[in-house]
This record gives sequence, C-alpha cells and structure tokens, in this order.
Amino acid sequence: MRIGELAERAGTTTRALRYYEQLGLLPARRAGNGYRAYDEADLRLLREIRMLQDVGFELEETRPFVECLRAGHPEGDSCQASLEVYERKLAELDDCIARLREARARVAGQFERAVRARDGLAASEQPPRCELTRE
Amino acid sequence: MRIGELAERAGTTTRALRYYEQLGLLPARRAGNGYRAYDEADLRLLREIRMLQDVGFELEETRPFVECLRAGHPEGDSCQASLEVYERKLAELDDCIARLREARARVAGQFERAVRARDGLAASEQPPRCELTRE
DNA sequence: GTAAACCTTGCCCCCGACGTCAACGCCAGC
DNA sequence: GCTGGCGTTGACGTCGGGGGCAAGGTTTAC
Repeated sequence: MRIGELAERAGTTTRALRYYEQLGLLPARRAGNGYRAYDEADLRLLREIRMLQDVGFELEETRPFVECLRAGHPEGDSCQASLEVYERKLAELDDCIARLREARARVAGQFERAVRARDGLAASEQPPRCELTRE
Repeated sequence: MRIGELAERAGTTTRALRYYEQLGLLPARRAGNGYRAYDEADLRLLREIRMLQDVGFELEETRPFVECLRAGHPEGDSCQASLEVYERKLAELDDCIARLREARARVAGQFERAVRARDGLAASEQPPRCELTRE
C-alpha cells in the first residue's frame, strides 16, 4: 500500500503521514522506486493515532500507544505507559475544564453586571455579584 | 510614564506593550527623545486588556472594550459592541466546555476498559483469586 | 505514446502572543 | 568620561500540526 491509499483509508492526508514519519511516529519501509510502502499493521497504528488525536491527544502523547501496538500487544493501551498517559490526560482535561468553567463564571458575572448597569443606570452603583457567580 | 514603568505597574512586559502598539490596540504618544509616553488612562486601558486576557479573550476581542473606554465611557463594557463580545465568548466557552467534557468521558471510558482488560488478563494468566474471604 | 495521476524531497507559510537577540541612542550617577 | 540601565527599531524564533507549492521521477490507463 502506498501513501495515498493509506491516507485515504485512514481519513487523513499524505502530508500528515510524511509528518508522522518525520517525527519517527510512523516510519515507512521503502519500495524499490523509493515510494513509501505500508501494510495493514501500519493502518492499524495510524488509526490508533487518529483516534487518540480526535480525543485531544497531542502526537507525542500517542507515541506510547503506537509503540505498544508495535511491540505486539493487542491494544494500544495494553501497556502501562499508555495508561499513564490516560491518567495524565484525564487530570489535564479536568484542570482545563475547571479553569474554563471559572472563566465562564467570571465572564457571565461581568456580562450581567454590565447589562444591569446599562438598564438601570439610576438604580444602584454597587455590583451585586453575590448570587451571580453561582451556578 | 515610560514603557518600563507601565509594564511593571500592569504586570506585563515591554515587549507586550510594543506588540499592542503594533496592533494599534494601545498606541503611545512620544516624548521628545522618541521614548513612548503613557499616562494613567493608558494604564487603565492596559489593565482592561490584561483582565480580559486573563479570562481567555484574544487581543482582538479586547479591542471593543478598549475603544469603549477611550470613547469616554466609564467601563470597558458600557458599549453594545463589548456586550456582544461577552455573549460570543460565553457561547464559545460553553461549546468548548461541552467538547472537553465529552472528550473526558471518552478517555475515561477507554481508560477503565483498558484497566479492566489488564486486570482480567492478569487474572487469566494466573488462577483467579475469587475467594476474597480467605487471605 | 502520452497524459493523468501518483510519488519523491525540500522549502516556505500559517496561527497568537509574544521571547530573544542585535545594534544602537539617551540619560543619571560617580 | 564611563558604566549601567533605561529606551529604540528590526528581525528572527517559538510551539503544533500540518498546508501548499515547485521541480522532478514513476506508474497507470487509454
């Protein structure tokens, strides 16, 4: 299988595959004419990469999964290193979500305060944000 | 006030201030020697920028707020354009949070499945210790 | 036989918000 | 007058994940 077919079957581009090879993430054998040659195992590796990327993994974070598969394990996450990446990712996601929710609360508070200031100019000037910051 | 003092008082860097000026976001008057000259009003504008950035606004999104203040309004969000940015940002944050939560759920699912597979595999390789009552 | 479709390497480009020099000007203190 | 610490502009680097193009070689289809 050549690069174009692999790219199409995995739903990505040839440019991406060359990039992965450049990172050493998905090296390719070469045919006599210099063309990259892939097999079904490579397709499996590539699908693992794409699946993880879809969930928000960086390419480097997919490396343990790919190496785990390449080592002959049935799943990319059959190895301890992969599980550790899962754990780190979960913590990272939790942290990110928490920060976004806090930002959301702050923006919502500012927004409502601003709307109130616009609507009731003559009313009070103190910002009553006691209940606004709560969900 | 010169650039170093302003940067320090706003908790940012001179490089950032030159960048903001380059964007036309925070233009500076010039002293006779070519040095940038700022006043307290600029500090106010800069603080608005920094505050919004802290909540996740891009620099371009802070522009309506800065212009609102520069137009003489008491707050950066006293103008309709700023309120619209608030609304867009809230929607954007909600969307982002939702996507992250879904990603989190997917990763958690994969993780737990992988852990179960690992434990199950270990159990199948060795006689299962189902008799928890004995130890 | 030749055109289309594929492949190769190599290079620059993008985004955002600056960081990091380099090479120079200006000014205060001693 | 000299040192150190400010300031100036300009240019290039960073990070991730590739996109896009050029100039060539290869294969495939008609």
